[in-house]
Amino acid sequence: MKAVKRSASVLPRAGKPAKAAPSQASARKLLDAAVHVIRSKGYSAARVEDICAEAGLTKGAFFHHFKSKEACALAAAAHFAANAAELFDAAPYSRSPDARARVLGYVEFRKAILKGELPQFTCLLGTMVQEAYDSHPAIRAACDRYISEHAARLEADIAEAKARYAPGAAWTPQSAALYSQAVLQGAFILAKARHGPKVAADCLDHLKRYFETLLPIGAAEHRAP
Amino acid sequence: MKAVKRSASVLPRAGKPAKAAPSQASARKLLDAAVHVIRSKGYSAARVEDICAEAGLTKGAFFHHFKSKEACALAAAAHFAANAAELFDAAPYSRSPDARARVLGYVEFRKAILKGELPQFTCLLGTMVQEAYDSHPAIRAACDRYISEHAARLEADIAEAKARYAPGAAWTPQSAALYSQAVLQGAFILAKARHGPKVAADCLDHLKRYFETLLPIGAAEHRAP
DNA sequence: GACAAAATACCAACCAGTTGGTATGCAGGT
DNA sequence: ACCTGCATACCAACTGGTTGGTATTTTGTC
Repeated sequence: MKAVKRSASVLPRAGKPAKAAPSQASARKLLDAAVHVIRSKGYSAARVEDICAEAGLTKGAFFHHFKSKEACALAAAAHFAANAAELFDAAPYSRSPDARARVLGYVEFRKAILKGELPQFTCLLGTMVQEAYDSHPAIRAACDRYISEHAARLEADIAEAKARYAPGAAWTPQSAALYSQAVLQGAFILAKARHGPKVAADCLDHLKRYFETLLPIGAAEHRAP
Repeated sequence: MKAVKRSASVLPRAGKPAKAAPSQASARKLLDAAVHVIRSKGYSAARVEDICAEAGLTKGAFFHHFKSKEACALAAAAHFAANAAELFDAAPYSRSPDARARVLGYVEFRKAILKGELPQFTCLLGTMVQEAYDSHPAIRAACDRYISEHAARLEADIAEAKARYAPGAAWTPQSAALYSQAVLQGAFILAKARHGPKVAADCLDHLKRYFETLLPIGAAEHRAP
């Protein structure tokens, strides 16, 4: 209920002025709430009152921070992408010295985080772009950008691994990176249809097997001496 | 199904009365319109009036044929699935005697039909289930069912091809069939984000390459019945 | 007091669904 | 053929709850 008092907003950082801090806390609450609600019901079915309720705030606060529902969705997309980047940067696989291990580790990691309820691991960007690509160009562009940025990080590892393990192969690192994103997005759709993450995990097993054949470890591998 | 009610009461025998059975024509118009509008904007953003306008009919006609917007979406899902089944049955690849050729032909065919505007080749079921899986259980169940039915058709070919070309492999035909659906659904999402079908075609190239390695043509294949 | 954050109250547009009515076709009786 | 009764097909106008957005006020902080 609304009984949640804003006790914490009074002390963002003890003592110091910190003028923007309380607002930041509420803005973040609203963004987290928007991510969750939109992941659950999609963009157009997500009412701003749903987001406010989830954040424990009112519409007054919402429109103080965002000039419209669409602006909130755009900010939520950026927020989601930033959180994801942080998560994958911090994951142990990303510190492996071998690029091939990082690529396979990425797929394994994505499989490992398929836990909890569906809105907790599905992709906000894929969910939004599916219904907004035609009617909300700004949302489409934002989703495109953040998905492509995420794919680009993976593409770098794929390119490095390809140079070592499959230098002459016909496929491009870019298309392979995008392909892995397609598998993920599609796996989420199947998981939603089946109401559980098991199908998605099976799909990621296939994706991992594919990467293993794209980057054969025993073959004509051009190793450094 | 939905539209089997009228056959006994209005038009027992297929005859010439052009004015006698406009119901079927209008119902089909509404279903086609619903498929198109929902593919373009998603389920909740698709207004009943949008569907009526697209069909050239009024809301009176709409609620005469469907008791609610959700009922229309369910009927549209069935309509879409039936149309798809017909399309793939009629496709030339499906008459190849070799199961492996049918599997690869399926992927090629799906790539070949990536033409025209996005709402013309994307999947109604994936679009709807993404936003309705939690709030509309009946829609989720229908999408699950039709996707699974489509996958099952492919699974049969995959199983036959596996028995001949990769009998001992660890993967199951079912998971491979679902995986191909995930790739397709994800490819559609990327195509929407990028506003064009090219990414999707690239993804299907990867999927085809994967199936070629799953079903190696030169290896230890002999299982003539 | 000045300023920002958040709450309350409110509105106008929107939209799923309803209502009442018209037009058409079909059967069966006369 | 002609009426009557009845069902289907469709339409135009309406309704009432919903919802994005606004206007105003209150609260807390420097």
